[in-house]
Amino acid sequence: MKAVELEKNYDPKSFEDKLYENWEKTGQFLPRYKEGVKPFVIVIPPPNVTGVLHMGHGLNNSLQDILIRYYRMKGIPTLWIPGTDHAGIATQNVVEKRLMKEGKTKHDLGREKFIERTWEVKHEHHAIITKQLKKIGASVDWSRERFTMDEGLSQAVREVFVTLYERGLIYKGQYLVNWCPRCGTALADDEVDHIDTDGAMYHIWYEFADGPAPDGTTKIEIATTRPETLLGDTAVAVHPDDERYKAIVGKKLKLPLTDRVIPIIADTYVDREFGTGMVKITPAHDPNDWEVGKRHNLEVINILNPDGTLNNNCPEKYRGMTCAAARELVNQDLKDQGLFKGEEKLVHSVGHCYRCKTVVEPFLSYQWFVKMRPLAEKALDAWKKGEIVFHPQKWENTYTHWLENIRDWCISRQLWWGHRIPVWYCDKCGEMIVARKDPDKCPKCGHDHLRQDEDVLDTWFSSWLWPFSTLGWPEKTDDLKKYYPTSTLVTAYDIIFFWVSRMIMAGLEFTGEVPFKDIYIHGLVRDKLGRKMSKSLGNGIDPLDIVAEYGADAFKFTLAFLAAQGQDILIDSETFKFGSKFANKIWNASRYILMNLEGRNLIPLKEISLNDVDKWILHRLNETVSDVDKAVKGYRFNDAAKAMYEFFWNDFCDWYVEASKLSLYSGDDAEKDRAVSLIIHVLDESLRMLHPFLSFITEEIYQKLPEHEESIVNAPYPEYTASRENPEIAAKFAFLQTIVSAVRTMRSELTVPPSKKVRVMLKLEKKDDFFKTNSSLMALLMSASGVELVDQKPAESGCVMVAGTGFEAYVSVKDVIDVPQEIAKLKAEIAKNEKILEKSLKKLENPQFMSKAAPEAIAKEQAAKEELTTLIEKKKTYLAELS
RNA sequence: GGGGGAUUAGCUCAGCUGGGAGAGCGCCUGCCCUACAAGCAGGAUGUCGGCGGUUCGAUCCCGUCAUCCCCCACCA
Repeated sequence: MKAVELEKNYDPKSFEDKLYENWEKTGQFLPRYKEGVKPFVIVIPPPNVTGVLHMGHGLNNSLQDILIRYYRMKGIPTLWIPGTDHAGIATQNVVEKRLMKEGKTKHDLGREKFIERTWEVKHEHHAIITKQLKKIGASVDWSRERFTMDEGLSQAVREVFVTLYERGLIYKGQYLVNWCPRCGTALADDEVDHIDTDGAMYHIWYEFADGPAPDGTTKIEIATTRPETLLGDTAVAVHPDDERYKAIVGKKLKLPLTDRVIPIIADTYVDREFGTGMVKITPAHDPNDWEVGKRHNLEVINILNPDGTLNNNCPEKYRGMTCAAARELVNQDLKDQGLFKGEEKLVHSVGHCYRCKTVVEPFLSYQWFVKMRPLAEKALDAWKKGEIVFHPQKWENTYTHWLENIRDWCISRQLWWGHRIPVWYCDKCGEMIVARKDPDKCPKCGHDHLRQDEDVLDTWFSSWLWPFSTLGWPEKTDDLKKYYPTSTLVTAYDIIFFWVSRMIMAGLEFTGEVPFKDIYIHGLVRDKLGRKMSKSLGNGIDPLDIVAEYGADAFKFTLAFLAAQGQDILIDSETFKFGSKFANKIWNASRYILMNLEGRNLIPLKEISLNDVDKWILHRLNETVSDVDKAVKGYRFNDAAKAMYEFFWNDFCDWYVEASKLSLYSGDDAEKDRAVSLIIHVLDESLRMLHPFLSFITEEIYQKLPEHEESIVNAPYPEYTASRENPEIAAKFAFLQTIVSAVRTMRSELTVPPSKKVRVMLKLEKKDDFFKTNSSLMALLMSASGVELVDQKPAESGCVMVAGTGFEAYVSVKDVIDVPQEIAKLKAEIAKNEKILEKSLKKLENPQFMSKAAPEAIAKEQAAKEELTTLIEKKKTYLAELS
């Protein structure tokens, strides 16, 4: 057999793209459906077509890829559906910004042209996102890719809207909604960010319109942070049980700056402790006031235009002004009229649009809502019955708390980009038509002048159907039958409300099943200072930059290694060196093994006779496979990555590959054949084990193995094998490692260079052929000329003793030994050992410990005591001899 | 106001169900030994945030305080 040459340097760029292309071309990512085997299915959390993938997506998709690749290799039919989200408001904003640069508004283009422009943006970003996913190696099934505004998904959206309407769960109503004046649309409660903002509390006098109060006062004091809204006041409220104000309830007030007169009402909403205990009531511009207004049948006066400026319901001088400008002017006017009592600065939380950060105004308008309570009940039940499980579990609180306190969902948005609401109005008779198919005439009057509702649906109204709409629902497709419900949802915690809970609700409502069982919630990716990565901070990292610099495998492995459950991940670009070094190690170890194929005849695994080191490495490999299995099943990606890393680097490379040199550099062809055959096999299994975490490099090397399948992607994953368990050999090898390390440490301390081959005489407390058999191996690992097993301390002088539990090794280093230094070192060691022994003795003398501690703990302590005692004894003897 | 998380080596973090704390990077020493200097061998470094408690025994369990972060709700 010829040697296989790997390039001297690991260069991921030279093979990653080629491999991905090949995987796709040969259909490696297509599900291999098997009747009777439950498939493993993930639908990708669809990235927004507003932007490109950031590190958060990088983490999200890396973890999904690991799961998918793992189960695929396990022989389970596996499907990972990719796709993107149209992200209504966000994408529309991108287009509007572009138009702004051209000096245009969306109205200059008109709806149709505007949407065309938006599709362009969609295509641009979609192309980038696709490329990014391929670059990081995401093993998605591209043939099933979806977009939330695909025809099929749009059909699903319409079906759901109409069905909910028919079930009485969708209604249109006049409500105070969160209004973004910049975007010109309503926002759901969840889409409002409350940000602490500098502001002021203004104190204003309201004068009585109907004469002084019984106590003679002529005016009352009102506090507000938004003086301009007083133009829309329709009452002032006090608490009904507030003794101070009982007498004035029902009196009238002159509303400043207007010619209106408003009543004083009593409502329990008022907090008597706060301020003066009197609140101005502006039903059209405050959610609480809106409720109060409804209870008291107050007039509702909307003072704002949709763009956030003051409208014609205000006195003329304020019309057209922004709230901020109006506030200044109102304050000034109040001062001029002597109605301004004063102000104090304060920081309060103000709602901002989650997309454009503009201050959100409570705004009165007609909107469509989904009645959430009935849906939420089902979602809670499903959780109670254990149909869904969060990993880590703590997120269940977040989920249930939100569902228990759910509010109706405002689903209409005054945007152009999105799913048009399937509602039409007849121009003639005013009939409202809610329909699955576009109607051509009014079913009531037969007139054909129908106008479709101008609004579109909230983006999440399509996203919440994602797990089944992507599989073809509402059609009864083959895919839906085979792959629904899906297995696991992998997402970050910031969209549990927006998305996770709603998907569960939709799944239960429309398919009667939860859309997935496991929900793995990973952390957010932050910069080294713990800040969220964002464009505005400029601290984001482009996954493609990392892939370009370190390779896709370094990217995925590093993230997996850091993905401890529930923890955010703090990184900078340097962080990825870690994974890169590991990949490099894999490359070089493989390179060594493959170059040793030269002139060899491979022996089938079953016919290879195993020596002790072989048994040990197989034991360790087996153990690692089992650890990885447990870790992946429990979504402990970091544990899995760590187990593999330690196995491959510390066990396989540092010990086994080193040990193999004994055989491979020997002159014995049969032994060489035997050793190569086995090490190739261990490498093969290791590569397969590593593949989900380091997909490209493992395939690249796997393809160069003497025997391999079409692709590692669908090659079998190593399975735990009971017959490989060998704790006896493992324990003996661990002892061998201890002895080798002790000698190495001693050499290092005496600065004996590796090139200087020393003689080692080993005295064991218990004789064991294992060490006789492996004496050449030990010699190799210690850079010794030989390891001789002896019964007694050798007579020759100039030997340094290094002792541990169960052994004493004498190293012949006559010319380098420094007696005083050696004595000092020994004394220090003895002191250290005695300290530990003392603690041990104390414990063993403690009757409490002896009577209450677990028997294993006592036995362990006893053993420790004995070991330490003999060890100290040995060292003392040696010390005496040296002195 | 309610809830959650964090506090472990100089830095970034692991540490599953309580029995002498680990990794990577960084640092120090010695090695270019025909896989790898992105490497090998060895080394140093920790009142496991403070104080109490439970326990024979606490980094781990409980309480409390401190600092930091996040989420939800509210703020006239």
